Amino acid sequence: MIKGLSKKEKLLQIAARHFSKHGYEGVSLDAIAKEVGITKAAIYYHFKDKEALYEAVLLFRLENLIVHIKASITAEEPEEKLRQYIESFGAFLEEYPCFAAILAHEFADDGKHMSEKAVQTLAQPLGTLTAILNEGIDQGVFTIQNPFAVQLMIVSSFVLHQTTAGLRKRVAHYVQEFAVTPEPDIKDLAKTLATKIIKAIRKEQ
Amino acid sequence: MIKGLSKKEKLLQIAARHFSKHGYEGVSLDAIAKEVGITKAAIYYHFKDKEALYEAVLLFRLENLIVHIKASITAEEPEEKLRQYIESFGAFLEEYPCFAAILAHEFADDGKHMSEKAVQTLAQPLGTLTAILNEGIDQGVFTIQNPFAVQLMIVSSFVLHQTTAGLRKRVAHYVQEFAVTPEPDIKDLAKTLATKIIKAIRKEQ
DNA sequence: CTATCCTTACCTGTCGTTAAGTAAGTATAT
DNA sequence: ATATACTTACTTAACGACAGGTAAGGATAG
Repeated sequence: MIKGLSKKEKLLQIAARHFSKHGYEGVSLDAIAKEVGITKAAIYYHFKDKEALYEAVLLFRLENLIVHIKASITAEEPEEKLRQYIESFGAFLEEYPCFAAILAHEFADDGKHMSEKAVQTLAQPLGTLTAILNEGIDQGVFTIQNPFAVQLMIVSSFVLHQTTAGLRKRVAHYVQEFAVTPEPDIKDLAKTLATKIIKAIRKEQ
Repeated sequence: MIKGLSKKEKLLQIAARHFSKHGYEGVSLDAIAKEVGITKAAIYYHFKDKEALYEAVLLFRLENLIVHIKASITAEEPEEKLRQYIESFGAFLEEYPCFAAILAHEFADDGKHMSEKAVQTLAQPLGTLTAILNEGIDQGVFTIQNPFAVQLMIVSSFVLHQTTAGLRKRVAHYVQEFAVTPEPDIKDLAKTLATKIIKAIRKEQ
């Protein structure tokens, strides 16, 4: 406890990085243990099995996310709420890039490794977004045929932006037009996304 | 050759499904071979190794995609071109849902398993989209600070829509508002996406 | 006879998981 | 104060299952 982190906290942190880089199935407990500086069996002292370790990593960040988003939404009008939601979501993923990659892997295989509790926890921030969109529709400031498509645009853009930096760089090498445009950081992206999405769904009087 | 598919074609098709469900690392050649009805060693007769099999699967669909998109874009004006691009991209992913999932996995781990040639091939349809956006900007019909964000919205929304059907259903169980809205199929999504994105980037006179 | 297309049998390495053991620390009883 | 009992936080060593990969040989068709 004199050091900043206990072994268990260090384990969780390093595990998060491994899961983010290789996905659930691609991660080896040997590799994690080696980096933490313990043996693989020691992981089984702290967690029941690989699944339990993974769930701890996932739930930890998901719960952080809920708190972070709730604290960021202070406005009254749906339009401003939506802007705050988008920007706080972006800021969170910037702070924890590992979490974005874990979500990306989870989305890619349809939540295969998510426990029911993890799904339930993920549902909370998504529910908040849905509520904002519905509120806007009810108040007549948004027109959305399909709130779900709007959600997908927001969440998927952020998550994949955070994970595909290297790939985009490789692709850019073969696309002349790409090279001209500078890569936006996630805060620029959040601003652009918020502006574009609000413009797209705003009901004109 | 009397049957519709040669063993090699069947192998490619089943491999595609396996890679789409489990990602590169999660796939076992034994499992693929078993389903094809051959032994694992037979795979090594057709392909040098696991990587080569994977690349064949990926390149095959990527080349399909290029042809499909090129054939779909017939309009002259950037706005209509963009609509055609979005809708043909959506239609292609609907026809080959495995491909969407493979892309999703590849995006999640930053193209780790993509060869240089695969990256180059992926660059083509993305280049087409970039060109459409740039053309619109040049002609003064689009205002986009950041074409890249628009690309990300289109591609990521489609890909993750195709892969996360099961997860969305599970999440919906915990979000009351979700249940009300019916799930759009990908063609609805493509239409919504095209309309919203064009509205978002259209320059008003 | 020969090339194509496969099978059998096997190797090596790594995976998640477990059993068993241990050094160090804490709590309690005397 | 000290012996005893128990917990915490690991290690060592091994398990069976399965991974990707290969060498050698057999079947089949032209």
